[in-house]
Amino acid sequence: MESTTTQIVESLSKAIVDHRLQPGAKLVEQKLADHFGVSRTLVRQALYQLEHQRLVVIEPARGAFVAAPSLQEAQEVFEVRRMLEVEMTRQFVRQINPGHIRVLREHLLAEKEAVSQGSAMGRVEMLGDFHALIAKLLGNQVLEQMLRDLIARCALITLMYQSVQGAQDSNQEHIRIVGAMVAKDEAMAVALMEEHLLNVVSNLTFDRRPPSSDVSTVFDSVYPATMQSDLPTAQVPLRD
Amino acid sequence: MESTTTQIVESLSKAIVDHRLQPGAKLVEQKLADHFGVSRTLVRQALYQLEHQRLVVIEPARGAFVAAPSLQEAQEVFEVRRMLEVEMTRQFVRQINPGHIRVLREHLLAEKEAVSQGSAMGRVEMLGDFHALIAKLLGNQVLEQMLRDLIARCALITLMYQSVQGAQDSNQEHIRIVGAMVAKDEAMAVALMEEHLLNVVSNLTFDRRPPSSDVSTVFDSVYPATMQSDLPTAQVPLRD
DNA sequence: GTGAACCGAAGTGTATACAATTTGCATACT
DNA sequence: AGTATGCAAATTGTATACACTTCGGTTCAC
Repeated sequence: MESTTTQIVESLSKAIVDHRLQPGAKLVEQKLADHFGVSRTLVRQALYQLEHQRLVVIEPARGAFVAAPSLQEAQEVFEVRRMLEVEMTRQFVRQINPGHIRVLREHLLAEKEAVSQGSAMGRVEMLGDFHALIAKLLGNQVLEQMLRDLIARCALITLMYQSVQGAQDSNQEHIRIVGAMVAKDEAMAVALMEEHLLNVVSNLTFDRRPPSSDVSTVFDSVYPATMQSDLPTAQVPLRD
Repeated sequence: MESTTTQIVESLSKAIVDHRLQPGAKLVEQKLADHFGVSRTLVRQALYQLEHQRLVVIEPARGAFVAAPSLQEAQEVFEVRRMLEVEMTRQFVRQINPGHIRVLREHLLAEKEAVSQGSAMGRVEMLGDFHALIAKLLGNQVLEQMLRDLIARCALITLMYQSVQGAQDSNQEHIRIVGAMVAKDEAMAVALMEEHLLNVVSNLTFDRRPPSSDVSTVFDSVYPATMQSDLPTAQVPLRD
């Protein structure tokens, strides 16, 4: 069973990562409560959880805002990912097995599909999942959870400081990484993963777009697909 | 300014990490509220934050309990630390400067001091701070925060699956690591750090002690120092 | 006209009230 | 005896009430 608070967290989380709620947007408790049909109590719980995930910033007595990480913070987050994933890749290559290879190849196919014809949101999710999938295959749940949190932050960051290159590039790089893994070429896999992450971070820029969030209109579309493609940020191809 | 909730979080956090609250102990909201002289509202906020830090586990409609991580989870946490810290050490050696060296040496002295004559709690904190300090000196706040969270989990774990070797060993290993860093011997520093962390995890055992927590008596000593040394877990030397 | 002081509305912080759930124990049944 | 059933106490889940802070605009003094 899924607690009400968790549902709210995920709904907000998705809206933030998808950029339906712009960085810096104010999140008024009562408005969210009305929208979700619950009391402020649950909304507050959700907001505090999101703050801990760094998707929301809470300023005492002033309210909650969608996080707007600085470029510095963005670089730090990617640096941490690099540290984790370089070692993760190394470990993974050492214990890769046919089952892993099959799962990875399946994912690459789904990724290609999502990149070529899915929504921007689907692309971001799919490209992020590639990294989390490796953690999962390694069998380390702590690592997986931690990486997922970092990836969610990265999605927000990537959309703020959007890179110019597209999702196809990332997919291609993922394919090469898996290639090196399958060949059990540890050094190559590690190098490719490192390069991949450096590529992403080096493409971050200050190119922001103006915020224009209205909580009351962000959530209540009946057709999620429409909701995404209607929004301007949804057309930006993303790297991850 | 420090919010009331934050104070409660830190108080509980300390009590858990110090093992004044045993793993598995139930945390009844009203009792904690009475103790801190606040309403359940704030206690609940604190408990949810602690759950996110994995120091507390919340079972829906059943309540909050001090986390009792499995040995498996313990190993996973240390593995993540190894991944992060190996790369962190590598980066750090590449950009070490005289200021860093001075700060590190100062810390080693304080560590030695704490190990030889401080309380167990002081030792654990000091030994953990060594690792967080390197992250801080690297200038990566995201890494520092993440490592601090992991270290807090490790403190809980270490006290559950206590290692037989003492804090002196860790201090000695820290000293050797700094030595390699100062010599800018990247490979050596990395190897020593990796060995250090492996040492800790390899000493984890299933040797638990029985829980016996009474929330009403855990917090309200006027003299914190007395509180620590009176408790059985306080005499165990720890590695970190 | 500029700026400071001062409202009032809006919003957050905390406590409390009440509903829903769990749990332990007593009781009844097989 | 052992297991099922049901009730009451304890505890958690959620909503609401109210106090306190912030913010925007208006007025007033200069």
